[in-house]
Amino acid sequence: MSSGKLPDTTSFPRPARSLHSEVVEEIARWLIEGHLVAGDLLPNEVEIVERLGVSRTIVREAVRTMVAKGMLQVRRRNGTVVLGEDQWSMFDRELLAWRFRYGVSEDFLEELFRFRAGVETMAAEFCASTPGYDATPLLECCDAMALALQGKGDWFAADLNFHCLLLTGAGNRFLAHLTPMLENLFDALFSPDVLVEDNMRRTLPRHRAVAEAIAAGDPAAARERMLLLVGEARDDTLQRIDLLRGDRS
Amino acid sequence: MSSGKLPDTTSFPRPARSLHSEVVEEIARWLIEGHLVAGDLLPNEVEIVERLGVSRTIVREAVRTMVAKGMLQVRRRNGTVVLGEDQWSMFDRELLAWRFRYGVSEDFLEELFRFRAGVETMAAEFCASTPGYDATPLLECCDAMALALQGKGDWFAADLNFHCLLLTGAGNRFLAHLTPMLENLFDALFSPDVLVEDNMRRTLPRHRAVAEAIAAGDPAAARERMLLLVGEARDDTLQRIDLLRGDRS
DNA sequence: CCCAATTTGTTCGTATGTATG
DNA sequence: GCATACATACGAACAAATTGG
Repeated sequence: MSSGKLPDTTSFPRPARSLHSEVVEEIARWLIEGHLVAGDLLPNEVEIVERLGVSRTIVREAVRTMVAKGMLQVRRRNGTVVLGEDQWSMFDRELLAWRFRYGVSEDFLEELFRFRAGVETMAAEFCASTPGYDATPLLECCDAMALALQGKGDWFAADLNFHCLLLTGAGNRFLAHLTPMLENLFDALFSPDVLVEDNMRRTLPRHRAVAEAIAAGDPAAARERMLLLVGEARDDTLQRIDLLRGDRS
Repeated sequence: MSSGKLPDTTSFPRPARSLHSEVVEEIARWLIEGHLVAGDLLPNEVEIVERLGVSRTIVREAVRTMVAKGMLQVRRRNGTVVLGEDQWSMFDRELLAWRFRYGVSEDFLEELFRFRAGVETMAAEFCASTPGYDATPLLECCDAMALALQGKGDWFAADLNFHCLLLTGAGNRFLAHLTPMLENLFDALFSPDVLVEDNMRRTLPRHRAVAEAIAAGDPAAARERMLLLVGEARDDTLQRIDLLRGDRS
C-alpha cells in the first residue's frame, strides 16, 4: 500500500540503470550517510520492499551485492546487520564512488592521501628498479601537461594518466588494482574546474623529475621525488578544501 | 529433467553452508581454475540451473555476488561475461581464500610478497613516526614467539599477530584493510606444520629489532629493518615452495 | 525441552523489456 | 517489422533456522 507514493521509479530520465543498482545505491546511502551505523539492523525484507516499492527479489539481490562488498552480514532469523566501515571493501570502485558522492570525512581524506603517498612512492621505486623500463609514456604525459598549461589539451586527463601509468607499470597487480582509488580521488577533488594554474605550474616540474629518475633507473631518487610530489599535492588539496569548508560555515 | 545426472548436490554432508555460498564458490572455481577465462560467456541462467540443480534465484543471487566482486559483468540479452583478473577484488577476504584454495600462480605469489614488503615497511614507518605510539603489544608478540620456540605457545598466531598489529596500528584504514591478505597468506604458506625452526630462530631477532625501532620512534630504522625481515621471509618461503614443486615433478 | 514466532532461504510460474538477427 | 533469446522483475508459497517464552 505504501508503494502508491512513488508510482514512477522507472519514469525518471535515467538512461540504462537497472532497478538493482538503484536499490543498492539507495541502501548504501543509508549506511554512508550514517542513518544506519555498525551494529544496526537493516529493516527486514518485506519492510524494505514496501518502503522502496520494489519486489523482494530486488531487495535480496541488492543485499547480496552489499554483503559481497563487506557492508552487510545476514543471519537467519536475526536479520541483516550493518558492518563497520573497516570491513567495507576499501578499494572497490563503486563503493569509493558512493563515498565521495555522499560525503567523506576529513579523516578519510587525510588517510587516503597518506596511503597514496606510500603506494605511489612504492610504485615509482618499482618502476625505476625495473631493468629496461620504458619511461617514454610518463615523459609524454609531462609533455601533454605542459601543452595543457598553454591551453592545448586536457591537464586533468594527463595528470591522472601519469599516476595510473605508475601504478599499472610497476609490474605488480596489487598496485595496479589501486587505480580506481586514484581515479575516484581525482574525479572528486581535482575536477577540471577547480584546477589552480599556480599549483599546476609548480607540480609539472615535479612530475618530470620523477619521470626522469625512473628513466635513469634510480629508485632512490624516484622515491624521494615522488614523495615530494604527492606531499605538495596533499597540501594543496587539503588547504583548498579547508578554504571551502571555511566558506560554507 | 536434465538434472538427473547429479541428483545430490544438496545431499553432501555440509553442515550449515547456504546453497548460495555453495553456488558462488562453484562458479568462482570455474573462473579461478581457468575453465572460463576473461571474455568468456557464462552459461546462461537456465543452463546453470540445470547443471547445478538449483533454482534461478540462487543462480541470480550468486551472479550478483560475483559481479560485486568484479569477477563478472552482466549485460542484458548479451549474457554474462567473465572479467579479467585485474578487475577482481584483489583484497577481498573470500576471493583471496578461493585463490589460495584453488591455486595461485608463482607470479601471483611473487607480486604478493613484493607488495607486502612495500606496505609493511610503510606501516612500520607510520607506526614509528606516530608520537606516543605504544609498542608494547609488538614486543609482547616477540616474547610470545620466543616462548613458542621453547614449546610453550603458538608461534603461528604470534607471528601473524605481529604483522597485523603493524597494519592496524598505523592509524590508516587503508593499511588496516590489507590484513585479510596477510591472514590468507599466512594460512596458506606458513601453516604451523611447515614452520622451520631454523627460520624461526633467525627471524625472531629481526622482529624484535623492528619493534625496538618503532618503540624508539625511529622511522628510518623501522623501515630498513622491516625490509630486511620481509625480504628474508620471502626468500625462505619461495625457496621452500620451489623445493615442494621440485619434489612433485 | 518443546513450541511458536520471526526472519531469511528457496522454489516456481509468469510476465515484461530489450537487444539481436 | 517480427520473432527469438535472454536477462529483468514480480508475487505467492513453503522450508529451514534461530530466538525466546
